[in-house]
This record gives sequence, structure tokens and C-alpha cells, in this order.
Amino acid sequence: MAQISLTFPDGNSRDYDAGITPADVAASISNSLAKKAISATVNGEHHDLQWPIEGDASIAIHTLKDDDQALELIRHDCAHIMARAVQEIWPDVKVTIGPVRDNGWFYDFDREEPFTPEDLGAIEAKMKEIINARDAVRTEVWDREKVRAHYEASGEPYKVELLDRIPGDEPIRMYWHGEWMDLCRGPHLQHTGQVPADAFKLMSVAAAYWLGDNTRPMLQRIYGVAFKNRDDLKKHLNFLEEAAKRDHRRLGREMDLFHMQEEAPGQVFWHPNGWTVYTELQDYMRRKQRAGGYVEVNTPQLVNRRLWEESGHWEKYQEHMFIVEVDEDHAREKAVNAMKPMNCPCHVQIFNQGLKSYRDLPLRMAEFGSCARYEPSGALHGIMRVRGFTQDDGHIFCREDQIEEETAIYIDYLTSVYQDLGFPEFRVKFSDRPETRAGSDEVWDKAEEALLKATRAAGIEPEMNPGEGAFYGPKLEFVLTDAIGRDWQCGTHQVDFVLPERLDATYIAEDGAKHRPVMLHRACLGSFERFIGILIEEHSGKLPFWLAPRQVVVASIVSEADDFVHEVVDALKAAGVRAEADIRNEKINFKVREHSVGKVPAILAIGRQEVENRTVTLRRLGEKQTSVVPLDEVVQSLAAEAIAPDLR
RNA sequence: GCUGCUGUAGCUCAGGGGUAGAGCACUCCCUUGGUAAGGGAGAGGUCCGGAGUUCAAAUCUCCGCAGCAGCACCA
Repeated sequence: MAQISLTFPDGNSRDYDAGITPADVAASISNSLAKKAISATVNGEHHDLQWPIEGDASIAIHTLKDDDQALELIRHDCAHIMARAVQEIWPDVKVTIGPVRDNGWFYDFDREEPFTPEDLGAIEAKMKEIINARDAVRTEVWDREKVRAHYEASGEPYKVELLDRIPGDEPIRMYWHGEWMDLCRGPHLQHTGQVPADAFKLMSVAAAYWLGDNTRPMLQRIYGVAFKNRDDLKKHLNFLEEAAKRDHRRLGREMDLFHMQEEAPGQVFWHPNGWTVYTELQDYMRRKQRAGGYVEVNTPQLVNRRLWEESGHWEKYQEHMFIVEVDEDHAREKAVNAMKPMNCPCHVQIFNQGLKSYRDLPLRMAEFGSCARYEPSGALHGIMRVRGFTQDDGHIFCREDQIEEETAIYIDYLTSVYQDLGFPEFRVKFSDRPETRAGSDEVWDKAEEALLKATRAAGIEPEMNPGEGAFYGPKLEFVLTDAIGRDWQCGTHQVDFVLPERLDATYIAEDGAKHRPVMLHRACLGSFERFIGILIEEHSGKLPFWLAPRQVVVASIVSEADDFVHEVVDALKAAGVRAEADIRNEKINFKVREHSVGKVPAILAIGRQEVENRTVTLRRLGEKQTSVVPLDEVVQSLAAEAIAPDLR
């Protein structure tokens, strides 16, 4: 038999017979390693222990100590064990796919009846039985036709379809967990007992379209999470509990920021506190925009359908637009208008007024543009995904050869805004041409290349997001995450060769002839609504001082202090701090608790001593200890803190 | 939009075919208390909307609306 040489992570190598499995390699090293081994990385690829090695290779044997591999295997085996449990309880249920995801896995089933919470309990119990049985996991490579015959005979149409989607040259692997078998690429553990029985939990059941396609059947998806041990599971469940407390919908109510109601689904009623955050943020953005060389404009809410037809939005997005038909007295025909779902066509109208020279370019035009989109009901989510919102929108009209520089300038601008707002880190995605799009392939080639080049020149290597671009051009997405880790696109930067063409935007170039400008669509926050939602969750409601709606509460300890309380409040207000008095007939304990819950960053307590010495006792949110500070000093330091970061 | 779940006081929730419940919040009274809930009293409800079943519906059924989770969508 041929000999092969395997090289271990420590650099040593040993010779083995060709075709040896990692399990045998582990056994050749020590009995304990053979028992603890869960998988192996061979030539950089993660395989299970039964995978034969045919040639010289590098090899690393993994145990539960290797987090990445262990968690992947535990979760993947959980998916199989769960599918087996489901089919043991309900043999008629059809299985589909069950990938590892986030902190666990999901598995999609086709079953008439939806799973109930009680069902989940039963499945969990059955899974524990399977784990405790320590059933061996084994694998075989099967001939494609044998797999097809098997799944056709056992009535598993989804598996047959999956089989057909596997490229022709890939070997088809079947995996057994005990007697239960599934088509799978692997790798898997050695036996079911290697899954910790007390470190997984079935979380929820929800529906999902087969293959993510809304024209295909809906399946029942069960989500689970799994970890290496019970403590990690507990930590995760605890994290979710804590994250729920940071939910912007909950904090929005607790901090009295905003509310929403049935009569205006997907639209925000901003309360005084919330509107303070909003306007503070808007003032900041307005200053940043001016400093960034933008001119600010404002355009109509309600625009005749004609413009949307010209821009192409009517054709593509009519279903998602709020249509307003005006039947004026004596009018021969109805005027059909739409609430603007975005601002770009309106900005082109402003650009098109008068003749523009190449000297005017790049022309950076910004608007706090209120938009309305009829979002699908299921998409609405607090103030993060709404039907009425305001973008910090902007369009840069420029020459093709200015795209790269303008993109670099913009990325710089966005970075400084995100930095100021407490997001030094953010993710960038690059989305290229979608299937349905406007514009020729040559134009798309140009746009994609220019954008990508500029992004890389700015020192960013974006995540690729194939086919996700806008219909008129490729885009960069700047992504932030909410309390439980869901992605939200906030900023965006898009190259558009199409709209200037459709709306006939031109400028006079040096050659005296009309030329077509390129349009860069960009939003930094995205929408105020979404960004404030993210801000709330990111800071758990404890907004930076300059953004906090209620910055200081001055609380009396005894009523004799009331006059001085008002004096302190007045002094703070005069210095530009949002301060309010609390002279209610309540104990200081009560007041401290209430304003702490309300996320007020600074509480100043005033009792007899403070009145006498003209001091205040300052307590910062989240801190236990207090400090006694002279009035002048506290006014000065809090006033300094209230200044927005761009003005410091 | 799709699947499932939910909708009872301002909030969080219990209850459940026949007088509507709690805690917190609110109002009033007592209390002037030194850093996360002082004590007492009171007021507060179209039980999401509509239809049906029933002697009787907040409760059961159906249809809507809204919210939640996931999927799909996101100019």
C-alpha cells in the first residue's frame, strides 16, 4: 500500500498508509485523543474523521477545545438530530435543509400542521434521547442515481430537488445519525453523544419560503441555538434578555420619545423628548453638510405621476407608492399624484433649472427629504422600517472622472459622522447589477468599476453583495446592527448614469457642448427614524450628553431648597443645557431612581448644605458615587459637554 | 404580502359563557426625607373593530385592523 506523509500543526510529520482516516490518525497518537477528537482540518479543509486521506497533506485534529470547529459541528449535528427527532415523532413530515446559522441552526420542514410550543418541547426531549443514545455517525459516498431512487421511494421531493441542484462532479455524501440518514456535505461529529445535551435550546418556529422564493411553498422553520456547555447557553439566553431591554420600541416608550398607533401604521408620533433628539441630530447634520460643501434644498411632497413615469419609478415601484388622486372642481380629468418615495427626481428638477457649466461641478445638493413608501405590512419594524420617514438625502452631480474623488470625499465625511455619533466601526457592502435594471451593460461596467475603485482607494475592502444594486446603478451600503445583531442599512452611496439620461440633465462642458452629468445618490444616516432607532439600541438609551433629550434634572431634597433649584436650572438653561427642576414632594431616593430609569445623564441634588454653600451634588447616570461641585463649575462643565462634537 | 402567535386600565400582565382583576403609573392626603421605589386613600376599562352562535359573548366561531417573530420585500 502507498505511503503518505501527514504534517501536524507543530511541524512534525509522520507516514501512514494512503486512505487512512483522521480517526485512525488520532488513534495512532493517543487513545484519549481518539476519544476527544471531533473532526480534522486536512489541507485547510474541515472534514469529519471518517474522510479518507489519499495523499500527502497537512492535518490538524480538532477537539471540543477548538471553538470554531466544535461549534460548527455541534450546531450542524443538532440540525440533523432535530430532523431525526421530528421524523421519529411525525414520520410524514418532509425534510429539506438545515444549515448552521448565527448561534445555532435552523431546519425547514414541510408539514401541514404548524409546530406548537408544546411540539418544540417534545422535539427537544426526543433530541436529548438521541444524544444520550450516543448513536454512531457514519458516512458513505453514494451514486447520484442511488440517492435519487432512495428519496423518490421515501417520498422526499425536496431532497430530490436539492440533489438536482448539486453540480454534477461533486461526490454525494450520505450521513447516518443512528439509523436516520440525510444527504449532507458534512462534516459531522463521531457520535450523537458528542453534542452536549444541556447546551442547546429550540427557540422558535416560523415560516419560510422553500429556497427563499416567494412563489414556492411555505415551510415550517424551527430555530435552535447550541453551545459547548450549559454556561454558554445561559450566557446567550441572558444576552437576549438584556438585548430586549435595549429594544428601541421599549426605550421609546420608557423614555417618552415617540409612539405609533393603528391609525398611522409605520409612521412616528414624535414626543417632545424624541423630537429633541431628532432636531439635535438634524442640526448637527446640517452643519456637517454645509461644511462638506453641500447646498441645501427642499422639494415637494406630492408630485404628479408624470415625473415618476419619466424617472422610471412609476413602472417599478407603483405598488409601493402612496397615490393621491385630486379631483378638483371643474377639472376635466383627475390629477394623479404620488407622495414622493425618494427625492432624486426632484433634485434633478432643480439641477435642470438654468444652464449648468462644468465649472458648477461637482454640485452637491442635499435635502432633509420627507418620503413616504407603502412598505409591506410585514416589513414594518418600530421606527427602523417605516412608511413615512426623512432621509438626509443628497445628490452629487459630477463628471465621470470625478466619481472616484467624490466617493472618497463622501466616505471620509460619513466616517467622521459615524465616529461623532459613536460608531467608529461599521460594515460596508458593495452591491452590483441586479437582474432587472435600467441602462446598458457597458454603463454598468463603468459604474461598478468606478465605485469599487474609489472604495478601495478609500482603504475599504467591502463585502460583496452580488445582484443587490439599485435598478439604476451599483451601490455601497453602510451597515449598522441593532441590539440583537440584525443588520440595518443606514448610509448609502450609489452611482447613477441612468436618471440623468431619463430626466435629461445636462451641463455645458469646456468644449461648449452639452454633456451628461453623473449622479451620485448618497445618504449618511439613511433616515432619521432608522438611525435614531439604532442610536437608542446602541447606547441602551443612554445617549451621549449632547443628544440626550433631558440632560440634567435638578432635584430638591427639602422644599427649602426650591428657590436654589430654580436658580441652578436657570443658570444651566442660560448656558445652553437642557435642564429641568424636580421639586416634587418625593424623597431623593425616589427621584434618583425615576430619573435613572428615564436615562437622564446628570442628576443634581440640592439640600440644605448645597443651598448654604452654593454647590450641587452631582450624580452621573450609571454611577453610584456623587461629587459636590460649586454651581459655577458644574454649569461650565455641563455646558461644555452639551456642545455637539463638531463644534468642540 | 406569506406562515404562526398576540390584542383586557397609561404601562406590564392575570383571568375567563352570567357584578372586570393585580402591581406600577395617575389624583388627593400625611410625610421634608441625603442618592435606584416612605405611608394612606381615590379615580380609572367599548376587555382592538365588526358579524355570527347563545337566554346570555370580554370569553366560542368567522371576517377585518394592528402588533410581534421569521420569510419575502427594501428605489
